[in-house]
Amino acid sequence: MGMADATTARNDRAGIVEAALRILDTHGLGDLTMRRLAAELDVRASALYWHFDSKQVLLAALADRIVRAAEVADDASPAEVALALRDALLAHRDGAEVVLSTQALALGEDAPRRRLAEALARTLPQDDADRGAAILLPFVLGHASLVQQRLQAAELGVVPGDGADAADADFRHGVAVILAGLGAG
Amino acid sequence: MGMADATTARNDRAGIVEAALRILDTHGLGDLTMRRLAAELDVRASALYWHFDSKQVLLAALADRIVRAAEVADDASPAEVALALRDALLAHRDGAEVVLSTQALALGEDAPRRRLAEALARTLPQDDADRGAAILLPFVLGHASLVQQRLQAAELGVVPGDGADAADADFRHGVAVILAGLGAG
DNA sequence: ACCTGAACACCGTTCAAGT
DNA sequence: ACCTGAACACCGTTCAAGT
Repeated sequence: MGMADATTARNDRAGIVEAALRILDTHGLGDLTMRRLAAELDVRASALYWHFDSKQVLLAALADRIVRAAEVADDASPAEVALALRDALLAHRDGAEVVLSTQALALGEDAPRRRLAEALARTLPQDDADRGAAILLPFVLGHASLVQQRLQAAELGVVPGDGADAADADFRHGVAVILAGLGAG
Repeated sequence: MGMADATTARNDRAGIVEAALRILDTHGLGDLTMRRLAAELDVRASALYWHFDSKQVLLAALADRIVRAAEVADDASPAEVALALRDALLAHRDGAEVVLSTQALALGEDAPRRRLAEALARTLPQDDADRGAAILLPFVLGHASLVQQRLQAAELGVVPGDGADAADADFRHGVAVILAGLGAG
């Protein structure tokens, strides 16, 4: 005992979140059901409720996982932090929607705002930095959300789909405009 | 014939959307199901599919309805347009989520961005105005979305809930910062 | 500690048929 | 033109019981 062998391998929260991320990437949020997730883990849906109180808290853990991947140097500029966060959201199908929809619920989830505020605080008074983060964060979430929806609509052929390059330039411009407005270098 | 009398009154798209809005306000997006909406109209769920191809297009029509209520003078400033749009989103429970999640799908739904661009174009070259609207819109949607989630989480007692006044000041500050960054008066 | 089995109260959607 | 009835293939969640 101690080490789990292959036949007694059981699930933990991290592993379940990882499986959820796989389903998100391959099939999207609409197909991320408790039953499907359970099947991915060779288990019944009811087993998941031993690990998570509800689907909502599972999704909050998933949002955590997505956002945590936004790695950034300790001395990163505000623009770099915003870019990294945006990239983390766009790295997974429906990533922005998952994070946006659990932002208020996810208890460990003030990290993105804090990282933005930290970066801003290096050139701005703490107060201005906090308010600046409160502008940057909704912009990043809103922008990523709209971009991702457009991509998806384009895949379905609903809409032209003028490419991700335009969206990237757009995003960088937005961050620059907000930083200029804040008087941050 | 011509006029419908009480006993033969049947539903049209506008009336269905109005009923959907009532359910949204009183019970929230989670309870806005086709069956419940049908019950509100004294009809079976399948009847709704004569009027709308799917729940998604019904929600797109609902988003349209919510956004259309953002009335604004023809010569309104960009800040006034942004405020009016924000107010329209917050006027209905889960309004921001409904609009954000159907923004790309809703076919008649470029109106908010166009109104923002128009207002900006009075003090900015058309090109800058268009790019400015592409910054303001995600900020408005993202901010309203986060505010509404926090309100809801506060109602459930999950989180302190520091009031809507702070959120309003926050929003106005954000709009001012973005406009300053754009060099718009 | 972690999972199964079975059930409860639902979903969105389709489609023949009614009026 | 607009709706019913019935069905199909699902949902999230609970809970006793197993190991």
